[in-house]
Amino acid sequence: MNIGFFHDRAQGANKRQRTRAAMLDATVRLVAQKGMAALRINDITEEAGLANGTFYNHFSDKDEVLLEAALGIAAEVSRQLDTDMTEIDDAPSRVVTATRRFINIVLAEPDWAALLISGTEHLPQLRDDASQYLRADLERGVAQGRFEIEVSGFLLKQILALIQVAVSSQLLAGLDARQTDQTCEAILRMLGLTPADARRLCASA
Amino acid sequence: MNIGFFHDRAQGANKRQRTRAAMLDATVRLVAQKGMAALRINDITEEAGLANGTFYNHFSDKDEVLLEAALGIAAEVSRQLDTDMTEIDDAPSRVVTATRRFINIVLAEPDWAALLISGTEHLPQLRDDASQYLRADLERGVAQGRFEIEVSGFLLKQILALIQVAVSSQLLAGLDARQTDQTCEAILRMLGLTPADARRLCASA
Amino acid sequence: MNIGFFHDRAQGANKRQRTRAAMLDATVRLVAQKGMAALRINDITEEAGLANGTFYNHFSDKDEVLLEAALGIAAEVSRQLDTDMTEIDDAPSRVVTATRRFINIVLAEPDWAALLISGTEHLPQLRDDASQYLRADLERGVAQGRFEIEVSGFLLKQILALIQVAVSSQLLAGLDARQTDQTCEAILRMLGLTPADARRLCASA
Amino acid sequence: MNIGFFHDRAQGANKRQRTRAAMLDATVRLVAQKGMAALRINDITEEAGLANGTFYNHFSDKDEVLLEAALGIAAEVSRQLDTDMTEIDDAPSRVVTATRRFINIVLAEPDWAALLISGTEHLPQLRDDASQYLRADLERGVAQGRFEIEVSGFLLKQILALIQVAVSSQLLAGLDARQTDQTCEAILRMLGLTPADARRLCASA
DNA sequence: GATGAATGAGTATTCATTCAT
DNA sequence: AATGAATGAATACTCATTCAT
Repeated sequence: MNIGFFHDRAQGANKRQRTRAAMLDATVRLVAQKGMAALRINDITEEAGLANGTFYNHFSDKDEVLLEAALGIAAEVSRQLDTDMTEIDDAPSRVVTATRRFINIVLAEPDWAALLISGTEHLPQLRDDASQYLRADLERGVAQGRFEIEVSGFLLKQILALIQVAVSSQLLAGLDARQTDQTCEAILRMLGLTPADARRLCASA
Repeated sequence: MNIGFFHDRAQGANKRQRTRAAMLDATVRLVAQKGMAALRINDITEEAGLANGTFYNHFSDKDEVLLEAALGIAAEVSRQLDTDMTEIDDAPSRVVTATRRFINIVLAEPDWAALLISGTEHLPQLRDDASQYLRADLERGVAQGRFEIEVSGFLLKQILALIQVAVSSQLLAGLDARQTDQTCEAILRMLGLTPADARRLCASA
Repeated sequence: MNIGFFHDRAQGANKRQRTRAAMLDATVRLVAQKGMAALRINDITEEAGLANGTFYNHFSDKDEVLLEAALGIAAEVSRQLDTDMTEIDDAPSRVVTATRRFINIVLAEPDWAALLISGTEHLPQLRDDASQYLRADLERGVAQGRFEIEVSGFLLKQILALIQVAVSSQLLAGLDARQTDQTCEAILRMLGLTPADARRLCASA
Repeated sequence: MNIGFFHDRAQGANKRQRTRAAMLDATVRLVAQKGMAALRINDITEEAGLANGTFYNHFSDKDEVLLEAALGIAAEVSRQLDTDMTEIDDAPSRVVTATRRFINIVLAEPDWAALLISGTEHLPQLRDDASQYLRADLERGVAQGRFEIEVSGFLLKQILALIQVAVSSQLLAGLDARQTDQTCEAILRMLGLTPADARRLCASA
């Protein structure tokens, strides 16, 4: 049970890094299965095929391993999200593209989706990271005269909540492109676009 | 430390009911303070001024007391919410009124807000109850030709998520009527109203 | 394995006090057997015939139970030591009587001797208590013109060290009245009495 | 952090000896700082600037390194103590000189003092070594008709206890020549000298 | 020899639950 | 019904020791 994102990333690294990666991957799997609250240190090491004491050679406590796992996954999602975004200029298109991509990226790795869903409440850092990009696109849309809104932290929370609904819903019930479309439309409507414009911009490939 | 919603409701009832009420109120206060995960049985009885063993004379475990507390609060919120709703016919007005009222009712008792926020993840029943009323109003709006949507469970989740954002945001940062207005507007926009119509219907008294 | 000083003292008290006493007695026995460093919580409860968790219903940690056990024993020793001391006026006789009695009292209960020996390093309070009485007798002897010394904390430490040597030596090798006599003589010599006077005052009954 | 008695002694020796010396010095420093009970293997190697596994290339366990460190220090103290002792014939003078020197030697290196103080309880060997020299001087004093005592193991323990009081007191409160004087006087009084003779022989330079 | 990561037995501590009073 | 002491399984964490590199 050693495969996983951190394992892949630690290929060729020294033993310490590979052991660490095994525990990070185990953490991701376990949080996805049972949630953060039910995460136990012994489960992590067992899932990673290690002795319990090994955990403390690498992390000082549960929070530390959780934070590192979540930030690692978030960074990877962020990396995949950024691809070719510079080519898109139109703010509504940027928002739709980012939203759809984010949803698809995390649902392609359900463990990531589950981890990030669990993490948003406890790890404000995750939310903050995501907010940076989104805020820029919202301001771009205002500047382009496309969004009829005032950019605020509260608005960001609203949009992120809608995205979270899309992810958690599909995580439970399976992939459903219509829900992703509907999420994009809802966001654009919230931002002031007409239902017709929103529909047009969100129509799946 | 015996006052609280359940205590009031048990005025004049027999001793068993009053003891039970004390623990329910204690549960509400403690969940509001520290969250569900940190809730301990001994804390409940101590907060209620009772001996720890008394808990098991009334509840079989933590989930039971939590469920009963949350449903009790939810029923009361629902009761307050219903007042005079029959006089409102216009679907968008119904949605706005219900949303605004709900937010104000729970924020008037921050412990209720905190409990319901904590509870939505773990107690699907809460969500389902709220959905009933909302679904009816959405269908009414479709029938009236005011909403440009398809009513679905997913749409209900989206709207409830926006309401939850409003509640949790104001629970942390203090009451802010503009956030409530903005939430109502966002919901109406999502439902297909124009920004102008949404604005008009949501302007605070 | 419930008999012991604290058990006797808790006769007729409520269950809580009796359980507490059982753990205090267990602590005394275990420290006497293996020393303070080797004391484990589980050993205490096992020796007391209780479940491990019970410890924490009564004490917050090892230090607390140790302190309470040591102070309880010390208070009892002190109580036994005081008997009829008011009848003795002559300072050298007081010192000799107190020294001899102390040694005999604690050696009559070897566990007490062992506990107090172990405790002196870690529990300065024990040493301080003993010092009070001794200091008074030394000052009396100076006032009576019998001791050729200056009373100081350092002098008290010297005398207590000699007493400790007597106790620990007899604890290991068995009772030996000559060592007690020799200790009394050494103390009187240290205080300025001639060897002849010291010998005379210390001759065992 | 490599300097220390064993480091100096291993100058010019092979690497194995120097590595060993680094751990012995680290042990001395750590015991002085925190006591024997709190000594951890990893702390020793870290303090010595080595990898933890290295410890077991040189010592089989904690007791071994402690014993070697203590005996090494004790041998050095003994060496310094012996200088010019052959020139002193008078037994009381020998005892006073040895006592004063011992106290000054160990307090000149507070780590040594702390180590030896910690060690006396657990390492009977240390006590035995010291006893050899002292016993000879006591017997000399008896033969010279200067001491009014019977030489015994118990008497040796008494004298060593007084020396230990002097060392630990000054270790805590700082050097105080009067305490050393007082210790010498107390020992001579114990050995049967008159207070006046004791005073005369112990007056500090 | 030195390294340092891994090991796992040992120990402390918490807390839901039981039950005699 | 209420009490509150006792229970013991669950869990976290430490650290001496081993061993492959």
